[in-house]
Amino acid sequence: MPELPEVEVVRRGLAEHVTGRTIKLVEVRHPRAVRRNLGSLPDQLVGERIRCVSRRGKYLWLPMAGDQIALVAHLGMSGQLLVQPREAPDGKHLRVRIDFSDDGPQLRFVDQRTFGGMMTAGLVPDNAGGHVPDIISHISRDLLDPVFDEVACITRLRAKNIEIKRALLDQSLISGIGNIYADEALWRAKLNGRRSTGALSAPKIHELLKHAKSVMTQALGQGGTSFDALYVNVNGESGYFDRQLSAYGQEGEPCGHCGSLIRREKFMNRSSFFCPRCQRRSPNPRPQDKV
DNA sequence: CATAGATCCTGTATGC
DNA sequence: TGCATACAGGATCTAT
Repeated sequence: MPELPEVEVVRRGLAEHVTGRTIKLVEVRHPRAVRRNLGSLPDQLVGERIRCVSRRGKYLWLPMAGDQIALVAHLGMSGQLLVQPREAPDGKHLRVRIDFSDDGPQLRFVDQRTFGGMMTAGLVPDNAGGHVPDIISHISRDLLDPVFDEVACITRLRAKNIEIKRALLDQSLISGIGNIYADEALWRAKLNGRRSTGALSAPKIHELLKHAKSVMTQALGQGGTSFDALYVNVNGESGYFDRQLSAYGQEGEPCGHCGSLIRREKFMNRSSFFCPRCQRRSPNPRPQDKV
């Protein structure tokens, strides 16, 4: 499942392969792959030159020269952005094909479960002298963004009364974190995801965010996390971080901190993995609290 | 407004 | 072997 590290791996690959190229043809093969788009994707993009490749959280976008519009992409559950030779066969799940005027390798959006999509958007100024697509201006900056404002983020979190895992997954509060890294960060911080944000101290949230950032940085160093061929970089290669997960997917395995068996629980229509001893729903008793 | 829950989708795995 | 069901989950929409 592509989360921040996986999307960043894709961004780097795209930056290397599509920057500076001019779009010659856009072929939409599946209507669901293009959403929230005003007008036709090909009409808006043909003839435009890609200036660079940007990312915020799990969103990618390609600003076109002039910084007026961008091609925005979200990989969803199973989306892939692949750079492939023109003669490579069309796969079953090919959704969008982009051809360039240099007749070099194509950019292909491939998506089995069609939770991902592409769209064009207008670029508007952000709060740091750059630009951001208007349709994702509600997405918060992510933990690897140099302009991420941690103090403001912690204040916002503590002003709410929602479960901390739900907050980690809310892209308008902090972006880039999905189910896997949420569980890993909570495990490292020894926090139960159902604890309420309003009841957590600022230092504790700071510690949690620090773990979230470090686990994603480590995953990025490994090329991301993939359990199967559904998440791959632009060359179709998988990452290796799945070999180092401590909580996610580890039901029945001993906790790396205390040896208790990792438990799985339903949460928000998905699974949460946590240590029942290290990550108690009520705060862990401190030594002076013992009788 | 704030929060909680349902929904979209399809390939793979599991159970009877 | 075959059929049914569970599961994966990001973002968005709807309900309370």
